[in-house]
Amino acid sequence: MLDDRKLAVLRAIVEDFVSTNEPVGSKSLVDRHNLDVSPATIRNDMAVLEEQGYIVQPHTSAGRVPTEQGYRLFVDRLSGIKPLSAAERRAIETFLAGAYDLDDVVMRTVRLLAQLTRQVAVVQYPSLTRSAVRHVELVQLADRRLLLVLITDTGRVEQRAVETPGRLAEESIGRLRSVLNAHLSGRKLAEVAEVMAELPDRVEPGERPNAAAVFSVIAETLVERHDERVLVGGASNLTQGDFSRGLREVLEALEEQVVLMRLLGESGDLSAVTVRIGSENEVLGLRSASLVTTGYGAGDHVLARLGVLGPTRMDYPTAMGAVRAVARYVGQILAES
Amino acid sequence: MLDDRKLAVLRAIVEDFVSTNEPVGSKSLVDRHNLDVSPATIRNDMAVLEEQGYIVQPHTSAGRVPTEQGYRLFVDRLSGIKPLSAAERRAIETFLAGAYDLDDVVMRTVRLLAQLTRQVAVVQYPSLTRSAVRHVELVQLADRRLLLVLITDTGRVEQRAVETPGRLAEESIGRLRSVLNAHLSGRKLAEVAEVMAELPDRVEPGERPNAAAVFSVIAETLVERHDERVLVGGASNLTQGDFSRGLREVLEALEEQVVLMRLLGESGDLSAVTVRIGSENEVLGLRSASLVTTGYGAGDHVLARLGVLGPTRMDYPTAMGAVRAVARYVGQILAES
DNA sequence: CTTGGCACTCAGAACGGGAGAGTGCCAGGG
DNA sequence: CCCTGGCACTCTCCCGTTCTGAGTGCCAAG
Repeated sequence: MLDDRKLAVLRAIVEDFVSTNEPVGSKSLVDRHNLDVSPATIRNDMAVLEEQGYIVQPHTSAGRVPTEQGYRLFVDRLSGIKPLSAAERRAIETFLAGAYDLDDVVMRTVRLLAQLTRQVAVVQYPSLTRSAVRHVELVQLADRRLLLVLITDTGRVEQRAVETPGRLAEESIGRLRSVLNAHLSGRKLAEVAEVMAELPDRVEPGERPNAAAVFSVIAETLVERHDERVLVGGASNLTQGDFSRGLREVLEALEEQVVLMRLLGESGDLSAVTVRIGSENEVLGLRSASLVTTGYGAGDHVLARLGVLGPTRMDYPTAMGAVRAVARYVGQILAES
Repeated sequence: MLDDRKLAVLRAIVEDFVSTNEPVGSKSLVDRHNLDVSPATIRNDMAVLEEQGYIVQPHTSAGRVPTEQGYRLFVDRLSGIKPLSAAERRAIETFLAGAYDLDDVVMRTVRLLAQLTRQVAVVQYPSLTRSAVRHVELVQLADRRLLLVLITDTGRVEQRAVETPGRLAEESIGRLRSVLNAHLSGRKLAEVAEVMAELPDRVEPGERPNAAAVFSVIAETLVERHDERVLVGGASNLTQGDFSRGLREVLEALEEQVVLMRLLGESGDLSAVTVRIGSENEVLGLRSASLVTTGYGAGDHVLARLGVLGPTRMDYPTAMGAVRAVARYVGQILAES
């Protein structure tokens, strides 16, 4: 259907359009790439490519522009992932190495990705449910108010206030703390729910109402509430590019955690770099955007996703390279700490 | 110098320009406001106002537009703070009441302000230095790695990793924890530095190297590092308004914590609502923006600042009303918890 | 299948009037 | 002394026209 030269033409069109942002014509194509044929031949090829839906012309007598389908083919078959330069790798490494806690790692990662790709970067916080409880702490805030602090082995700290039905003595808080740590420490968060079912039996009957309040908050926080947050950075990069019109919509989408979570959740395979182009994103308002993502994690198991978001007219090979490289280094950092 | 009518004219010009975003002429002025004089009279007044620098015309034979100096006079002498409607007050109250921890309060506050004013909202996290230590927790992460968690009476939780020179036994961590809590609990963060000076004496000589590592991290985190963070929201509101050109600069500024801190730090009086107009902001890139801020805190003592950022052409009375109201309610919420 | 030639199309820039909003100034009236 | 109506003047903005150039599709020949 599409011989090699037609594919080469499509690749050239995508590359040129990405770099110039102008519809590309047959003449300039043969000039810039050394295709050893005449413009007329290219025109014939372009007619075929257009018929098949890979390119369109904005108006008669303008050059061609890739369609989403065109980009899709380009990403799937015509381009690889462009590795970063040695200098870039070193920059990533040193920049990430300076981080001193989990929050900082995530913040630095977002910055890094945004700068590297000159696009908007999105980084999901490492998932809670796959990590394990390291320690549970209870602190009295007021007579009937506790602060529950839960520390995981990925260094994440979750805090929630708990209202208890009755007053709490210092010793009973201590006992509760011991029970919680004895039974929860080291457990995967996914297992916490089952373990907790047995806990009420380990508490003295008189303290059960108060303990129950604490237990239910733990259950809520960790099991039901999957509110892993997403950090966004480099929004100013949106002003360069084709978003000039839909800008408001995009900015709104980026401020909604729920939308971001859904967006990141859509990408299927976690270990590979995946690309979603334009309307492949179900999220309204991001129909003219593309998303390049991959999973990252400490060692083998993937904890969360990160990626960049840009116009469909985007330098995919470079973006994919940056996303993959950053994900790897973040994984290393997390594994070490 | 400026009689009452001239001031009324200036006020009318500002109000009209804010609502229509078009230079306002003498005719439309007398139509919309019931000034009982003719357009010609207004023209004379406008000539004087222009001479004094309160208004300008974009080009000959266009209406007048307020200058920064004009806005300044308007804010200082011509307009009050517009109170919110009862419905808005109720909305604020119920929305903030649903928050369940400090992070959530701040997040909700940002959203609220952005929605209420249709501008960009900025909220500084409650300052550490004015609150007191509630509890210090140490958790072992690895042989020579500790997680230090510090909980304040404003419900804030700070965490930092600590590398210790030597291995730590479980009991010595316990002892260190006791010492820390015994001496730091209840102390204002501002006092912590002095208190800590005596601490090494309370630790057994053999444990001093490890303890010293912990102490220095505490000192760093709390005393030197005033990195109270600033949360930003409603960036999508920037697309409506006059920022169309400088948009990139503004977005960049909003992503820089340092810049935001400086910006918020500039406003003088903490208890009043203050307005900084255009180039009164020292921050580059925000020269065409105005900032309306006030302090907020639990009870009497002010903890931090919040406010909104918008174009100089901004509805100041409404913005000031919203900022003041939100600051009060947030203060209440913080005082209760 | 490729190529050069050629007529055709169309967006965007360049030009050139109006039209309209708004001004400044001036002379007359309270 | 201040206000007012009248009037000439100045611009920006809008609309239609023209022109240019890039790019195309088609065709006949190699």
